[in-house]
Amino acid sequence: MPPHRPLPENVSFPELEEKVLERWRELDVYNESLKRREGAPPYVFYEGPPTANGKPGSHHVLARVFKDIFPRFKTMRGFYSYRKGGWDCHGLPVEIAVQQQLGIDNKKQIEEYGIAEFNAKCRESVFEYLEDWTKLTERIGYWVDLDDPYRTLDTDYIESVWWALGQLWQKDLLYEGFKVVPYCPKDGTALSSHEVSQGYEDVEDPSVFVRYPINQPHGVLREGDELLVWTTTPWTLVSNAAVAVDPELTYVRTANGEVLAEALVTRVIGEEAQVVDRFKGADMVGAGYEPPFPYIPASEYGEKGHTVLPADFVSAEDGTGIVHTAIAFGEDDFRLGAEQGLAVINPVRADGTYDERIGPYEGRFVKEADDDLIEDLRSRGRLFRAEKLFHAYPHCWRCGTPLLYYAKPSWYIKTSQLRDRLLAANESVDWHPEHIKSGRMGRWLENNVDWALSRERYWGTPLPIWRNEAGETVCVGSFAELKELSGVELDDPHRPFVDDVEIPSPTGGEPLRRVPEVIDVWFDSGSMPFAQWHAPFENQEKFEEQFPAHYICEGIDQTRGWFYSLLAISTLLFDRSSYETCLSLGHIADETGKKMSKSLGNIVVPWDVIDRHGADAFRWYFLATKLPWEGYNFNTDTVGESLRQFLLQLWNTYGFYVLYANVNDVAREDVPPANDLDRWVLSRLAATVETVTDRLEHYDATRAGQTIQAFVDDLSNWYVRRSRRRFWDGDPAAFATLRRALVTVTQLLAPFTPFIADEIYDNLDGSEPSVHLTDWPEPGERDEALEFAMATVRETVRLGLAARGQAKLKVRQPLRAAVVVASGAEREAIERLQDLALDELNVKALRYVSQADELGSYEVKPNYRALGPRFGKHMKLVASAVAALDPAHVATALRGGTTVAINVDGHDHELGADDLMLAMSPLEGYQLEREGSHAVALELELDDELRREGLAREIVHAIQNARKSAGLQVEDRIHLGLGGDEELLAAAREHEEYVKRETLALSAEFNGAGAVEPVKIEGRPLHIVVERA
RNA sequence: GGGCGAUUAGCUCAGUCGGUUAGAGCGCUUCUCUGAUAAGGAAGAGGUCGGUGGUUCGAAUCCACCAUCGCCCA
Repeated sequence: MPPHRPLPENVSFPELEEKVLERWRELDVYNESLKRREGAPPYVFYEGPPTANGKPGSHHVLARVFKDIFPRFKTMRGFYSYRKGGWDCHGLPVEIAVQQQLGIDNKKQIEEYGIAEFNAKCRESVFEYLEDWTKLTERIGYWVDLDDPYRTLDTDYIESVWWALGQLWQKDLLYEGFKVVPYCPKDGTALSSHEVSQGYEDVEDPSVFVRYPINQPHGVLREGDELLVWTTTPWTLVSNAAVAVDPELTYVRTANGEVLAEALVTRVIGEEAQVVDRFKGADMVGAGYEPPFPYIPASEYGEKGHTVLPADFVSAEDGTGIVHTAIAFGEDDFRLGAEQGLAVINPVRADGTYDERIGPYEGRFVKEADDDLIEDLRSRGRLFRAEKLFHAYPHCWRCGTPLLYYAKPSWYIKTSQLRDRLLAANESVDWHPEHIKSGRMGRWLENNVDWALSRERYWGTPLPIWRNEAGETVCVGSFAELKELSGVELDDPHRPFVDDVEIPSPTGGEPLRRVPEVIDVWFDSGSMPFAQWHAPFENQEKFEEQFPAHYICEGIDQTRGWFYSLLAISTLLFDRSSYETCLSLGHIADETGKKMSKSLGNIVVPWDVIDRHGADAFRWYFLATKLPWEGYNFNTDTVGESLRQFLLQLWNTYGFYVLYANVNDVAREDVPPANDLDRWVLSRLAATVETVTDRLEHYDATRAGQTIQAFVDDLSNWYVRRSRRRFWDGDPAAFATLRRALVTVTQLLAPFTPFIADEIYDNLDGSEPSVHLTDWPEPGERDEALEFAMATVRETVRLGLAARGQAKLKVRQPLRAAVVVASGAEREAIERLQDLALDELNVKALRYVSQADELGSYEVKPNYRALGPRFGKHMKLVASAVAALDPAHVATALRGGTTVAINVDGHDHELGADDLMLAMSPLEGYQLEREGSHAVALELELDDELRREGLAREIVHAIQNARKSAGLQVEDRIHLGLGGDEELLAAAREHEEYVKRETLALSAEFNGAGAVEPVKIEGRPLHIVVERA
């Protein structure tokens, strides 16, 4: 039996991967890898839960691949890394999917359908594509426990979330306030921002400028002044509460007493405006005015009702620089009201009509009252000007009704109170890329506003707050507490069942009923560090052991999603971040940079890539071709490219080993390196292990991968290429060295491309059942002198081949000598590895010259990096002084270890070896290739001996081609017959041993083989007959 | 409208946190090597490093503004 399984003729990675998967299943490798690390220090990863109500796409593959690699790496490094899967189950997207399925589109219809039935549909819908997810997850080799995942809809999970909310309640961090939301008066529901962005339409709206006469002078404002105020929503003027100005902005008074921002005078009033006074906005603050409509008196709003207030949102871009503020109808307005202590007064009913407080307008739909309100203003002399304005305004995406912005009661978490703690927690996170910390996340946290927690929806974790009209309120922190308070034990804490639970009033009043809201789904998923274990009700130790996470990874869009909710909840509860390192991924686009979308038809379906190129190719593309946070422009072919460039090259090197190891029946034994090439490749291997380990420790898969790729390239295109003969001859040291290199590469590669790595490992080593059960390799000894020597000699070869190319002389034609310009360490290096250079360049000898003038001349250049900081402004003078030096003199001086003097600006300076750089300059009349101070020239004269040797090599080349077309195996021996041109035959006779050895010929006849079609060598015919011996 | 990020060869991407000839792979042209390889090697064409200013002895790199694209938020 051969030592290794022979490789298939044409490898199919997708098929191979399926076989490896089969083996993993049989051996239960993932669980085995955990079992072997029991008791080891934990490495904690948190899975950001996807929602399984749609098919997974390529962006999910991207995230899952990056989630996978580091826990695999850390497991091999000796850590215990349990990865619990998770599913996000609640939320509006699920509800909308079900609504579409049921053909209904508003809340009223949901309630008619029945909340219990509706939520039951949601529960089904949320796992509709679970099987697709599970299949893809397994197929791409993402190791995560999907047998026992956390699910945000589970009773235990919800109880942990309730616990967290109870904690917040006890810390007084949970409160009910108002929130201004886009609201559809027809459907009677608030819309999410996602829905709003779907419904922008260009419409014509009124644009009115209104006079607000000052009636309580203050600061610079006096009786007779009129503030000019602009609005596009006249219907909100009836509940004007105050006006806002920018305290820093300059305002003016015109001759007519009109007051507005200086920058807008011309646009609002015109060229004829006469400015009589200038002042800052701050000087206007505190003055009182007469509101445009009399229905709601200033006192209702509080002390500052109908006065001028300072604000930071006032713009001098449009309007008048004085902003009408109606607390209930705008985000900025509402915030200003909260800051200044103004009461929220909303005289508009839920159906969009005015209530009784607006006298004559009661019952009118607000938007339709605009024209009458404008006329009303005009008739009282309060209108300055009315125009029409085209702009984009949001409409309800379902019914087309213009949306109103309304202040509605809503539950909040006081995150803004802990802003400093959030920033401190953020500071402790190791972000990748770095700029997220102070950029996207940092800026977001600095502007933190309270977390709007509640949603007026159905499918979600119910907000566990019970209260009655008397204001008695409890926040229930566990099911046991609920039972204790209400006597009810819930099977399912979802709506509507939880809505039926009543808690008797502690004072004998009305029973407490639950508030109707459910909570934001981000609070669900952000609670997973404890809720996934049902902590603190059980598994408290498990939670503590698995908190915080060492590593999390998601798309960059999660900055304000999961990254934030995890950070916020753990800061609120534990005053620390729940993750140490966070890798944020960019988005994927097609190869032209366009977003992938169904309508463009440019979506890359994961299964297409996997079926065509395999999961490892997909993984390698994502992990190792570029830095992940800027996103990927790709299509299926792009993935194929990375396959060819790396995996196929590795596979062929491995195939080469197996082929000759089997031919020579090579034992799997360790043999010490036998020559410099062996020692070199092992040193390069050690360097590779060092770098890859370091990069992976720093969550830099890209450079780790590229380092492996560079090594495999060296291995294939230098080590193997230069060692071929030793493999043909069965040299045990060569096999042992290559095998060690390949096996170590499979270990380095295991976290990247787990399938191919395991396949190769299994066939070459197999001392463990899987490469994923091995310990991460130790670097081993480096020989940096040898690495330098090899780099130098490869440079010599490159230069020599370039010179051959210039001379149009084939490598097959031997030459007498190459002349190498090199000195010191370079020369020693080349001498040490001279045989490699002779063979690669096909020359009989290397001749060294160390003096530049023998082959070329030197040029001296300043080392700017060293001299720049020293000379600063004088750098230009230094450069010309250096240029004026005699290069030969400098070369001698620097070789001798002495310095060179220059004079700059009348001062003498000494320059040493680090300050100057010597380079070869081209010299006419020589076939010479140069790089820095290193150059190679060729002796081009040929004699008959060399020419015949060249012919012999041509003949060998022709015979090899004949072997191949005769379908012989590489190890087959032959009987060779040659005929044809006499000069060719003479060359073959002269080099008979060489020809026989190279072509594995046991016998050779050079007396004619005329029956076959001749090949031409330099125009001469050669007949070749090969017969298997 | 605000915040964050990106823009480098025909394409996909590097560029060591300011150093003087800006690199790699793919693709293209010419040549070459082969007992593993859809391989490998050499040469060539292809760049005003998105634009404009600025800082500096020196800018792809730092700053400002602008343009385009992406993401997040309004």
